[in-house]
Amino acid sequence: MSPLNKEQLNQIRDERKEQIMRAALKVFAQWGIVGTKISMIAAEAGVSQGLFYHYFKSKDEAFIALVKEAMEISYTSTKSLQSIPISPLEKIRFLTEAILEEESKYYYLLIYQARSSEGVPDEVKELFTQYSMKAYVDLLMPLFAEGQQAGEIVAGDLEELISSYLTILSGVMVMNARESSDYRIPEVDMVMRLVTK
Amino acid sequence: MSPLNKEQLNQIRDERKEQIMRAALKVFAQWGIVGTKISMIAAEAGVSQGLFYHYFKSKDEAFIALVKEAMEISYTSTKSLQSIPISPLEKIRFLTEAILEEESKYYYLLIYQARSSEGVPDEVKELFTQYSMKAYVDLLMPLFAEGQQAGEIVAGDLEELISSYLTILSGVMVMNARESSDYRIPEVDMVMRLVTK
Amino acid sequence: MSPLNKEQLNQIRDERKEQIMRAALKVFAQWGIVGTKISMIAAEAGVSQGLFYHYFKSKDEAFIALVKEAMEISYTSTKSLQSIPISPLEKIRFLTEAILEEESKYYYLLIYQARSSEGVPDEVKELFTQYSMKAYVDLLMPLFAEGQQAGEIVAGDLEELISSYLTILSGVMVMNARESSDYRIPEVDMVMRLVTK
Amino acid sequence: MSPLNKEQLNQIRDERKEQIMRAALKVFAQWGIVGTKISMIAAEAGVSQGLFYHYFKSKDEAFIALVKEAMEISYTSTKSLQSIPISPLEKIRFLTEAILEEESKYYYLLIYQARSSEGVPDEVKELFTQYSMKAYVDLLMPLFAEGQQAGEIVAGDLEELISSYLTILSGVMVMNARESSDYRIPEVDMVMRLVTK
DNA sequence: GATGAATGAGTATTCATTCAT
DNA sequence: AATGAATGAATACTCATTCAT
Repeated sequence: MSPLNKEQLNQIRDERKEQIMRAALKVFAQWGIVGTKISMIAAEAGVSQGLFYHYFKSKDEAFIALVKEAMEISYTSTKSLQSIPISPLEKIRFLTEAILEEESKYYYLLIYQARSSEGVPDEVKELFTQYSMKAYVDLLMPLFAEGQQAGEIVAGDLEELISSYLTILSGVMVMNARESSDYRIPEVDMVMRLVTK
Repeated sequence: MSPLNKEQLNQIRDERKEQIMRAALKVFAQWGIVGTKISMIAAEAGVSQGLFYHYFKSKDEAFIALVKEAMEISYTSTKSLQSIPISPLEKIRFLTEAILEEESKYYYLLIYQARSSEGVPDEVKELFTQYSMKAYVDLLMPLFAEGQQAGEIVAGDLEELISSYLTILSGVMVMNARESSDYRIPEVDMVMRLVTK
Repeated sequence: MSPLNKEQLNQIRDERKEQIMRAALKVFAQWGIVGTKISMIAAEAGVSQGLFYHYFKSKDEAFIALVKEAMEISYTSTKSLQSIPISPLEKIRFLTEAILEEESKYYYLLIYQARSSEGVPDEVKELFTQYSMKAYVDLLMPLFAEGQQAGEIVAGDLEELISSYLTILSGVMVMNARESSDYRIPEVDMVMRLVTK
Repeated sequence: MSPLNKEQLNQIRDERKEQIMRAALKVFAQWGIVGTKISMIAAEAGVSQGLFYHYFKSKDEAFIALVKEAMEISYTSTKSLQSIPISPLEKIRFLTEAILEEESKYYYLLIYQARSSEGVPDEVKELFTQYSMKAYVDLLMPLFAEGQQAGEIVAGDLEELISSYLTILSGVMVMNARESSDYRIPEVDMVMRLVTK
């Protein structure tokens, strides 16, 4: 009797959830978890407040899901970088470009919000153990080491270099992420001077 | 008539207001205006919530006062840099060091919060007209131009260079400002590579 | 989409708003705007405090809406009196009865509260320009003049007579409006002696 | 050693207390007990908030003292009326004039506030047992009865007549008591028509 | 699945009262 | 006696979450 079969229902479910998550990402990224009201997410997604609770148990749950997604994507894409057959320096430039890309700004801002706000659910804090700065440094260490050996990357302590480099890039993305930001995303060439001779 | 004379009262008032402002700066910087509860400021300052309202009309008023202070200080100190009798490059290094200094982190975070949060009083938004990125760029322009002519600063569009440089420094301070931050403040030498040949 | 259609929702909204307004009228009239706590209105209406804010932006807004209503009703009903085909004196008696009627007491008390309390929103004060004592006097002037010519109304300055008469009636209603009032509503015959020969 | 002797101190005490009571009367009368803030009384009296508490234990105490004073004065003056050697009707006219006198308005308003507001201390409510409407009616009963017998006062139930008359006069004073009132105090002659043939 | 009315716990702010000086 | 800083309880208002439809 039902006019929609199970598959179709599932598809609606998935689409709606996705739609709400995109809205939530945007709002969380800009306002932080404390500053975000469910009404904002609902308005951004164009649905009712009630529907939000059909798909998420709570504000926290949605936030956690988004942070998890953001971390996984950024970690995986950094990781997958390794296998591309280009020189270390080119890989680093590639990564830099990827990070500075306009689309990723909400993700970086969200991760920043998650990492630094204190009104954040414990479950999110646990994610940081897994996706810590150190994890990223470890991921990039071979790349930078190789570049150093090739004489393309500046000499010096690599952990310090890499974590500073990541901090700077994250900082730029955060500064730039709000609408009508006065701040400016630097050119890739400029950023590359940080790590090259 | 009064059991305490005017001077004594003024001193108490000034000290207390200062004490509350320091607490408010710390809390606002870390939690943003929406995330900050008056109870947090009161607890941080070690006074009652009521006393907060003895000295500030509202949360917004305190926020505005702090942002104004922060902007004035950062602008004035940048300006005063000019008159020190050292080379342009040394001035820029000096400025870089000053910005990256641990103590100023709350101010930078606060300015960032003010500039980018959207739940911010209109009066704060007006401050941005006065202390815009462009104002800072204009302030630093002669310095960088001189450095460029001396062959110490990289060639290229100066507005772009300066605003990128400021964005990066601001970003670093913001990333670093939270307690227990995973992020790392880069060495001054590293940052200087951004602008030097 | 909606599980309740627009009409049903509108009906619920209207009923609920009406229910809250009736409660608010009663409480405001007795306690004044400063003495009225939202919790009193909510309790009187049998709803939660939150729901009050679903229907009214603030205590002031509800107060304003009620005063507006009260003034419009009293003005319109006074005006509509004119067209009834009875003698001037009978009209005045009719009006007197209408004012002294038990049901209207909350409205009179509310208008008094609004007119005389000082902690009243500006918007309410503006209403007084429109519904001033003079406006009522002007409305009743022809009636009393006719009665005077017919020799049924005492001689003398009509503006003075009418405004005194209205003041007295308002005063009586105000004195009587509280629960368990010791004061007594005079008989219509007694009041009529004020204006008749 | 003290520059002021005991008597002088007592005098200062009394004057200050009086000064604060006059201010309190004015403010309580206009704003009611809930609407009155200690800061208002202090400002009106031109003293500090702290000093208020030197002379009164609490807001309630001051309110009670004022209401007691107002009731005693109005009761006593009504009573003392009896002994003046004039005709009953003249006495009533005299009383009417006394009540409608501008100076007494704050007292009437205060009594009204006390009688009708519900946020009033229990001690005040007890005063009403003593100074009830009935007490006043009893006080005036002989006067009106005599006038009735002399054919100067309208016939009919005296309790009803007197309490209505008092209600009307109180009402007028209350309506008129606020600053910038639109209401009008009727002429004595007009009011007298209420009770005379 | 979808809506928006309804709730109540939490937060900003006010104000009676106390207290050190 | 006099002041005004300081406190904390009370109150207006907001917002995450639930629920009837």
